[in-house]
Amino acid sequence: MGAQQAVDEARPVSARVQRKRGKRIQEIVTVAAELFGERGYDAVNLEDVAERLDVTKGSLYYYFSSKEELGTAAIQTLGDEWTDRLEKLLERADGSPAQRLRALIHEHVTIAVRDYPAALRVFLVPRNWPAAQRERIKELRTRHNQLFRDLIEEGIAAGEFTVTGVDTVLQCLHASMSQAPAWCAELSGRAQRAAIDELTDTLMMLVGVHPD
Amino acid sequence: MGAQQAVDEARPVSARVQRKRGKRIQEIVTVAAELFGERGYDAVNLEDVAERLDVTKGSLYYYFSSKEELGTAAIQTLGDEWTDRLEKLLERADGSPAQRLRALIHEHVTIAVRDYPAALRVFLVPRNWPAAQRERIKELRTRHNQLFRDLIEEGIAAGEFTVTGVDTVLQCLHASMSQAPAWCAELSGRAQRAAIDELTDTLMMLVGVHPD
Amino acid sequence: MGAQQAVDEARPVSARVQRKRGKRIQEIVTVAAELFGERGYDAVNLEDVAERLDVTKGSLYYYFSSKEELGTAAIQTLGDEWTDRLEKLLERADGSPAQRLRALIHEHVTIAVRDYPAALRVFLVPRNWPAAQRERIKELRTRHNQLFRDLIEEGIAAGEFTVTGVDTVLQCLHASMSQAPAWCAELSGRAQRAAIDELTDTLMMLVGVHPD
Amino acid sequence: MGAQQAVDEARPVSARVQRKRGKRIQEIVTVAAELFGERGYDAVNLEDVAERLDVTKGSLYYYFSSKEELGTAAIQTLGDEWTDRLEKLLERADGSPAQRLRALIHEHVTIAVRDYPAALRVFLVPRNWPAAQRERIKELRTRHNQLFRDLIEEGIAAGEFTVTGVDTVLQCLHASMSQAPAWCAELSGRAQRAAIDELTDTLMMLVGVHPD
DNA sequence: GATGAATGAGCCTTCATTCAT
DNA sequence: TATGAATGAAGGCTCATTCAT
Repeated sequence: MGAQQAVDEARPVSARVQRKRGKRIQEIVTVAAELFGERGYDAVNLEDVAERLDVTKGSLYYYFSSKEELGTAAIQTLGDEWTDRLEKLLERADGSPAQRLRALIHEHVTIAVRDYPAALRVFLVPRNWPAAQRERIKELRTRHNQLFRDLIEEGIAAGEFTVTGVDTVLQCLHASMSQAPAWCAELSGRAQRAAIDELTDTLMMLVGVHPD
Repeated sequence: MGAQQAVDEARPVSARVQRKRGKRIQEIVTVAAELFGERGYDAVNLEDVAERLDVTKGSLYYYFSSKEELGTAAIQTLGDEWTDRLEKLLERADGSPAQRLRALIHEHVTIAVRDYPAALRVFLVPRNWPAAQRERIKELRTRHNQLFRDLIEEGIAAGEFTVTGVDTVLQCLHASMSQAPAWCAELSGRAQRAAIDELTDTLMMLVGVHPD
Repeated sequence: MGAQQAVDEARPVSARVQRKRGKRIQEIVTVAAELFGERGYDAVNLEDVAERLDVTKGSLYYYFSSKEELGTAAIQTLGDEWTDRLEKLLERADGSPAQRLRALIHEHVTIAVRDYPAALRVFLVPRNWPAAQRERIKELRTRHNQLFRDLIEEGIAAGEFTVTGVDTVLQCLHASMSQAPAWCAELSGRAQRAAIDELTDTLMMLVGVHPD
Repeated sequence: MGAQQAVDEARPVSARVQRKRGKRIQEIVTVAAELFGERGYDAVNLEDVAERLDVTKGSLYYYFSSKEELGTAAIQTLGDEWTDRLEKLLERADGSPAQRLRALIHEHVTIAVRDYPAALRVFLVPRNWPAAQRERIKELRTRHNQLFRDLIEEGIAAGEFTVTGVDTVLQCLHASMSQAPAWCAELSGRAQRAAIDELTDTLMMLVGVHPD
């Protein structure tokens, strides 16, 4: 730990520290998102978040200047990750619009039920969030919705889908998918997979596609 | 204030007072249900409830012994009234299962959007409620569900409906209908009616019935 | 109920009413003293008092203008009655100072344990009472003490008693007798009588009188 | 702050902080015990405790999770310390049982009057305490009683003491000693010492020992 | 960076007291 | 007289936030 090292690390440390900080933030946000999803914004207190991270409440304020900001970050992170995964899926996916929509719905529900149990509620019930966050939530949802909207319109244009109104279908899709974790949480393994499949089939009917 | 009245009032206070008390309780419960619906259980404080009733916080405790009890009453009242209205509708309704289901959905959404703006969330997001209430919420929802379930099964038996699974359809129906107030709240008059109609049409597709 | 009666009862009613009022007050005071004794001044609320009397909280204010006043009345009534009984006993009693002191102690403890279970604490623990009452409590206690004091001094003069200081003996007597209900409450019948006898014997030793 | 200290402080904060925390807790408990003793459990509010410590009400909750817990700690601390001091006294004391009992009583009263003015009531009047604490109070009192009981029985065996019943004597002893602070509080210096001496002499008579 | 400690505002709840009827 | 209703001042408790170390 001589003077030389200090010089060597003048910048490198900063970079490493930066990475470390980013990682720490990610951990915090993930845990926070979990809790917010589980209990809702109001019911979560920073003590709980800190405890689950095995740090002190005060430490959180080193990374976030308020509960609200932590909330915003949680939403943002959650939403971005989610949308990224769906976008990646669509890049890989091929087949008819029906096949791709089915895959999209299936993936969406699977993520919700398996990877972020209860986190989706964050997007569904924005009323409890401070005004500042609601906007952000809306933005995220818009981006997220766009994936579904494009596909549905493609299907309509291709004559595969029949809908009364795209917006309405999107709302119903979202509402139903968001509730999925609540129904499937207690099921496990095979039963859960079956439930997700059935939900997917059912939701496809909203665009007039019946399972064979 | 003659003798006759005196006779009428054998135990006059008790009866009249009883009515009055019941009425007051109704007022309180209604206001409470509104607020709980708008903001969720946690975010509502009794100060707000009291203020909207133009009384003091302490007065509420003359009628309810705790916030939790007020919550329970709000849920109960809301749920009972709602289900009653739907049951009455079904008694009057005739026509094919499809026609009756359409009427039921339409009525349900109309109530939600028009008469109890935002109150449905109470049933949809029970996680924030104390354990005691969750049970009651479940009961109410079961009774409520039954109306839809019976009709759907009748439609299936009659060959009018096609579903992958009744339970799944019910869940999607409920989830979608419950979100309706959030979409339609800002619309007014004609636009709102149109939105409700379109939602009804869209949801009928969940049982395989397309609008003509 | 004509004019004549009204005249007839102009005073009589007043008198009867007066009696009735006095009786009502006695009932209230008795119940209040019970409760104050059982739980202590702070822990008693007027709701409880009213309930045990089967009236409304508000009604109590027709007879007493505050909780404090009710408290004062309870103490007063309790103390007067108690002292009266002891004074009556002494009028009847004869025999040596030792015999009479023994009788006095025995009666005192018996009243405490049997007739006013837990009410004595009112006098022993005046700290919880509002300042206004403490004076009254002291007065009562002085009068009450006098009975014991006179007898003890008589015994000393007669050479029957040996004490280091009369005041100190009085304090110890009082303290011990007041705690008696706490020890004897759960005992019943024979055992309770035995306990009271033994307590009496033990306390007589404070004036140097041993049981044979 | 050399290397050595660093070694000493392998987990330096933890240890020092631990000590500090313990000290703070002691301060709080002491103040609380004072107040509880002065006014009784019900009449004490945390605002007062906090004020006397020159902190905020909320701070108390950093150390104790409820008023009840603070109460328990106060009792425990008070009782333990008290009993410890008496036990230490007995270890040092020699002489006849009478001499030792006299010393024990004297010390007990002195502590009560001088070091814990009014705190003894906590043990004497447990009725106002939550059920949870009553048990603990009983335990402490049992341990405390044992000191006196052993000595008294020794004196009886040695033929020095005469009692009708050990338990009854213990009760009277306790009741009388506990009231002592109430009598001696306003006295000061010489008069107080005299009062304590006289009380000791008087109480010795309960076991049949007269002052010379 | 992290922690222990403290704060203060806010919420639920209790209760003595008042008052119109 | 008695009652139902309402009030307002506490009191216990929680929690986001701050800060010295």
